[in-house]
Amino acid sequence: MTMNSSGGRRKPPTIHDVAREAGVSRGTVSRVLNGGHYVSPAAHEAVNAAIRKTGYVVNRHARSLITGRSDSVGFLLTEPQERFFEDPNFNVLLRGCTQALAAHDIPLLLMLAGTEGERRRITRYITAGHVDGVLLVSSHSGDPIAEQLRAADVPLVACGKPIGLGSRVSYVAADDRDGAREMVRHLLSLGRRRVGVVTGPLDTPGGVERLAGYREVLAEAGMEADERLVVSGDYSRVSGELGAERLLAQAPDMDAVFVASDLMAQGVLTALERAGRRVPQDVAVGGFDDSPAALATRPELTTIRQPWDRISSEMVRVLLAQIGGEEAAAVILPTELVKREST
Amino acid sequence: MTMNSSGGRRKPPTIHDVAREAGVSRGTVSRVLNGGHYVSPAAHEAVNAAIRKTGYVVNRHARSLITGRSDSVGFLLTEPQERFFEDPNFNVLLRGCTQALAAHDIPLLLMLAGTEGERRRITRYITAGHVDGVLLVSSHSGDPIAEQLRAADVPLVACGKPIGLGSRVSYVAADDRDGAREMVRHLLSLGRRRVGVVTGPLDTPGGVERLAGYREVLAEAGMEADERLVVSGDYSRVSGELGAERLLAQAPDMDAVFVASDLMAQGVLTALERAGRRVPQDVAVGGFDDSPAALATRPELTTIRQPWDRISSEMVRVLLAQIGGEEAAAVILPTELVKREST
DNA sequence: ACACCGTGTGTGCACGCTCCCAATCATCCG
DNA sequence: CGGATGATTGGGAGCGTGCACACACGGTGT
Repeated sequence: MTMNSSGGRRKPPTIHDVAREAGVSRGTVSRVLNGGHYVSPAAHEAVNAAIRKTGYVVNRHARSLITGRSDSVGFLLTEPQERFFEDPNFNVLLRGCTQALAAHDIPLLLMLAGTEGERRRITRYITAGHVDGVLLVSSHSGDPIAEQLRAADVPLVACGKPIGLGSRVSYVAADDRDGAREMVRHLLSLGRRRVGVVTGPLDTPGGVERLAGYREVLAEAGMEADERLVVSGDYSRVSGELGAERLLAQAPDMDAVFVASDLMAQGVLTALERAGRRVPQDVAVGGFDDSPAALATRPELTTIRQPWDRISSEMVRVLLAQIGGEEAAAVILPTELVKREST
Repeated sequence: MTMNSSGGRRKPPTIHDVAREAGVSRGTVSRVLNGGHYVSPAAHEAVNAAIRKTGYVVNRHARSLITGRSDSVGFLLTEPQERFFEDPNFNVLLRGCTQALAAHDIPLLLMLAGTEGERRRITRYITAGHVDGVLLVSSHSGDPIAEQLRAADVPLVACGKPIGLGSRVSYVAADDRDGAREMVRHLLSLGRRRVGVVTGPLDTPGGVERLAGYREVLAEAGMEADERLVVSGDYSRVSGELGAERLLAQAPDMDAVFVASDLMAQGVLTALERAGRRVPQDVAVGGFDDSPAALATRPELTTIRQPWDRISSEMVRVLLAQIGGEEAAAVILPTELVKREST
């Protein structure tokens, strides 16, 4: 590991230097670098020794220039800023993706497409081939950028099922519907009979599917649908607060609420406390996500855990496969009920 | 904007295609791309038209190969994972940096150096020149990676004053000490006389400086130091909870606490509630950060706002200046007291 | 008339790498 | 033993760009 330790920045060693040091040709070094096929053990050894000695690191720009690949992927966020801040899931997802990519030595480029101008700039950047593929986080439907990328044949994996795009886009999602079903079944199993719901935005898959799961279970239990028990939020804390107030006004006899996100559930708890309802005695509250917020509430929140670690690793796996030429694919992962104090 | 709209991926246009289309040489196109000096208005116009017509986008790999720059920067996180999740400041910082860089058309590469192996891999990646500079988020002292990068002459800007590295490293920080002073003065102005503190880790600048500010103000007010009023946390919620319990045990007459982060303040509120102390009537609580957590608590938290948007834009500004050849610099930005319900 | 300047333009070269093809050599088959 | 096969190696070509240089041109000063 004799590095170039004298101060200052001098030119880094090239494949040429390694070849000279090892007494072989550039071609042989390149072959060692790319899998080592058709290289004699002796040459292989010599090249590796030379790499260690010179401290050589491949110049990715030169490589990309010839291969046409960039060996990097973009992590694209088209959400409005606020969600990015408030939603702890993004953190977990971002970290998971970064790590999964790091295992393949692929850097992650973070891209935020908030405004229209940024959207255009980023589309241009991506379609110019500066990244090999895109991990897309954009739950809202009709996202124009996804459509453009798909049209440009850019390998793409969405987090959550994209509504709106009829065409084949890969995605990885938790089983929202089944998670909702499990939570509502749990609430019913506690003897609750007037179960309300605060949904997510109904132009997001999470919003639609979790509501569907709620309705299914109630129907299966033979309970008739009561629209006074259904309100919509936007996943934000305050919208949970407002939603709970509306529910209490419309259906004062409510004895449980299924809230489609932990953050909204925080708001629901606030509103219930203000209204003098005890949780879980008077009203049981179930969240969704198992975000850190679920532990920050009092009482701690019963919730549905989404397997974010697996979601991120699957997103990366599917994306890399697609970059490698495979077809688009959909992956749906199971959720898990986490019982705490609020039910 | 006649793009290559037929499906499938074909070779993107090169500078050569643009030159042919515009009826000029590659050199002229290159000059237009890089500032447009020494180019006649007619040629300038023709080139721009040709760029629009062909949908040309510069190939950054080819450019990087010749210039030696990568036109990208790394955002390096050496914190252990947990902090990354829990601390909402990272989000704001990350977003701010990404946007500030986007204004210069510079992509941000997210790098997580949690384990020793990752640390080595990333150091290698960076020192190989794959990024032009690094935005470093690592409050703990004695971070070996910072030392290595500095030794390799990699442009570097830290978030928060790095302790430990004696050498000149650029950094941008909020005025921790002054913010702490302001909060403690505020608590004293409310008539509180037994003011406790839950510090951050004392190997971080935030931990040290905020404690120093606390001590200074108490000394200036002529109050004698009482070590029973001082405990340390690690910025996590639970450490705030434990810290408050210790304070209550050591100094039951405490009538105010300055907590060095909002997250820990959340824990402090939990512990105070459990102990039957009313906030702010019995004990006033002041946080630090003005993170979203400050609004999630009941009562809402009085806190010190750190100017994260300015911190991130300054970090980018200083880094780009340094990449451009300027000297290392330190920037300290003022904080602001945000009064809410907890004091 | 000459040299000189600054502006504007075209062209060869190099950046570091992968790919491809030809050359070499040992081995094997008929 | 001739030729075919396969493993291994070397080296040329070229990826798309910026840079250095040479050159053309019109105007200015001598």
